[in-house]
Amino acid sequence: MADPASPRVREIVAVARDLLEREGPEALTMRRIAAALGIRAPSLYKHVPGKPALEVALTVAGFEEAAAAFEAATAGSDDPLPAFVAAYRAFARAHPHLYRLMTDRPLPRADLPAGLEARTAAPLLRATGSPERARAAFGFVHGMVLLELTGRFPDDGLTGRAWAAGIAALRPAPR
Amino acid sequence: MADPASPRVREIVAVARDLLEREGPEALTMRRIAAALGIRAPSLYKHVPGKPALEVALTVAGFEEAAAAFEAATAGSDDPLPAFVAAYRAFARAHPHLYRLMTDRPLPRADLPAGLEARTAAPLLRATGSPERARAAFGFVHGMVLLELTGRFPDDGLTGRAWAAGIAALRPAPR
DNA sequence: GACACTGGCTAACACCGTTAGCCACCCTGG
DNA sequence: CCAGGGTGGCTAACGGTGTTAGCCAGTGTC
Repeated sequence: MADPASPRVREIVAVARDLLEREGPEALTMRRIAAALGIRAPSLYKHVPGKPALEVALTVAGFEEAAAAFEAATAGSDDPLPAFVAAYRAFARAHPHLYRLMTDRPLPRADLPAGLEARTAAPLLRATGSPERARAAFGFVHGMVLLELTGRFPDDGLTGRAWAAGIAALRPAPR
Repeated sequence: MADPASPRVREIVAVARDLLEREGPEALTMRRIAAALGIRAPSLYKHVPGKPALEVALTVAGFEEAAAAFEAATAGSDDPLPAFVAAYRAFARAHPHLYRLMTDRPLPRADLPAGLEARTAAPLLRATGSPERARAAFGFVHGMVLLELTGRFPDDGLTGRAWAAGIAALRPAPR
């Protein structure tokens, strides 16, 4: 990215995100992005090195928003796990395509702002009390969210109870 | 699919699976499949309606193998959850690209053999004792597997303990 | 022996990400 | 005031994708 903070670059990223969130990953096309800006696809390369870099930019934005949401949801709570899970689920449902872009592929750690990954993970670490329980809970919420997004669960009322059961099982032993 | 059991169709599906498992999803190309068979891509359409149908065939094969593995792993055990989880994780690690193809998208339920979905789910249902715990455990194993496949966890020794913690938390109350 | 079916083929289309090369505009330095 | 260079567009093109149309050789059947 020539200059990730340049106005035109931020404009491009904004359009890309809009396209992704509204129409899904198959709409996230260099030609579609360019068209939405009134230019042609090759001109994008004057601002952005390529599509992967654009996806990284969207991923970074997503993690920053998610981290903020998780922090806000768990701040000051003395039973933070349910609050964290609710915020996590809400984020994924509000931005399903972005969520999948963020998690589909290996994390582009080299291009992430320093500390962002740890900052995103911190609320869950605090909410579970131990790193291995945090990973187990991370697996649980990630898997549940994806199973919901891919329509894997029947639409009876049971899925809400499954969330509750997982939270209860993974909550740190009370006092 | 003209006739899913026709020898040529089964040959095509076998080649497709080989390509997917050995070289990943970007190698799963009509032209690559055809080349591996010594023909040209358009000729595939004499046997198969299109790429999506081929992916469905791979998905069905995957679920049949997974169901058999889960049944074998949990049969007759009186503590089946750890056995199920081990079999699930082993399947995903043995066939990562196939596993992702099977779970990335909505289940093509209309094209699944009758009862296959239920058969795949049954061992976990038995291992957890209740439908909502089964869904929670499904979320846990699915999420953990994907986080491992996408390299989300640091490569310290902690991930094994996270699996154990999740299993312990989700196991039905002992006798 | 005529006929149809089977399963190959080439050519082509619309789309994808990306590169090369061109050019109009504008800002700056002399 | 004008020259030079950078900025940010453009068209044309390449190799890749899934897919369709249309052709044709071989084979098996009545």
